Amino acid sequence: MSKPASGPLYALVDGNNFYVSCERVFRPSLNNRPVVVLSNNDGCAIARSNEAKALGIAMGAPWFKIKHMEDEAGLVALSANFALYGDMSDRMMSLAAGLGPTQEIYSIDESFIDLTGVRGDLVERSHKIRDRILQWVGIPCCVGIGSTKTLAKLANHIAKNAERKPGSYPARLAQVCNLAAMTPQELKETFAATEVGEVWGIGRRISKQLQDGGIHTVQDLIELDSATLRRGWSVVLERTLRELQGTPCIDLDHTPAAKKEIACTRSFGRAVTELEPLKEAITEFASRTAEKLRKQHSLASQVLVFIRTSPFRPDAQYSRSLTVPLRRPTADTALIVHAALMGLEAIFRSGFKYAKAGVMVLDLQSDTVVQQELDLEDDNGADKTRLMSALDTINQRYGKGTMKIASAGLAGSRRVWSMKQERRTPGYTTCVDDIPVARA
DNA sequence: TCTGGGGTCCTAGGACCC
DNA sequence: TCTGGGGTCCTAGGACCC
Repeated sequence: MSKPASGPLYALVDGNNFYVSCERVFRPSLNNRPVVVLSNNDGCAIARSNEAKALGIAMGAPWFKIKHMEDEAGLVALSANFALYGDMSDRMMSLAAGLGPTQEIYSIDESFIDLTGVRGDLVERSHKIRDRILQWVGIPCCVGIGSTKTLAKLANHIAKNAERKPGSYPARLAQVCNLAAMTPQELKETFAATEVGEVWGIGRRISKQLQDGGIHTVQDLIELDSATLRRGWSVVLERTLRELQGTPCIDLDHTPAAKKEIACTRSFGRAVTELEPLKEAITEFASRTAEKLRKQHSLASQVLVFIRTSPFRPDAQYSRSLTVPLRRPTADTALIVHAALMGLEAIFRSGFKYAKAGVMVLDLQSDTVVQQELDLEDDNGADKTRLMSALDTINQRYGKGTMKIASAGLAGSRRVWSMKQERRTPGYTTCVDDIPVARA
């Protein structure tokens, strides 16, 4: 029964319809109803309940195109509450970690667990962890197991579909699917029942190209040789194929590396035409990137700023970015804001309806590599660092934006560019005022 | 009226160098 | 008439992920 695992083995634990499931924990009345969570600006659907999927709502569907289902089908839409989801994620991850010795948190709702050498019945063990997460946190999960990360991802997809669409796969694969325990024949049948586009790393574009070439299922793909894929596509797809064939090419990464670039970009609540409000927005975005930069203890050498019109509108289009080099690597809000504003002035053209803007910091390095300060007229580096950490402390304690750079605009003045969020739920676990109260 | 945000990696092509 | 080859670096753009 419990035959010892030979070779590497990975599990992927993934929350079902994660953002929707988080909302349902605090509003059980949303159970069994079509629910979507909307992106920033209430732009499009970024999470869908099974019932919403059954209505044919696609991932990323624009809200204004599906809004009619509110009345027609009882669809409920909520603005994203990322602080809540982050907190629920932490709770789920700490329980998922119990599945094996090491964990890689891959995204807000997914983590890989290294099961190599773990003894016992892995399917039974996975069901236990799954049940515990459901009971203690309230989030339903599925677990996929395979000898590579790509196979574990695929197994997870199968576990989800076996549960959601009865008949798509054998019912025993629902919730937990272990590809590594299948016979070659079972494996072949399972792969033949799975579309090639479901594979991790094969998106819409490559999926279409493969289908046009007669490759429809995972089984079709697996039978190809890697040289063909490398010639026709790239080394990335070749690696995916080798992973599907059971050769691990992607290792578990349990110590996430520092980010190589950090961005803050937003679509506006409505079109912006003037330079002044753009300056406010860019000041705010640049301040946020500087903050994130300090949080991961990095310094940036370049600042990229961009502005663009909406590609969805018939208006005149304009899209430009500019990379501004910094005199030396820094995480100083004032310097990064200054560089971003210089960039903005250079690329701004009047006469356009701007829909989106953003700031990125690039070419990052660790702040432990101390830069020797040679300029005599600017020798207050240590004071600046203390000023920045004071700024971060104040904003952390009293709330985002309590203290900021003057060009960000006063909080009281109406900011024409700020985003829409009309359907936001309370911060049940992240804001004291919103903690649910139990009544007898 | 209304179409997200934040990342990573790879490739192709041009500039430049010897 | 004939007009190299190879390496590196940079950038823009594409594709993917959640």
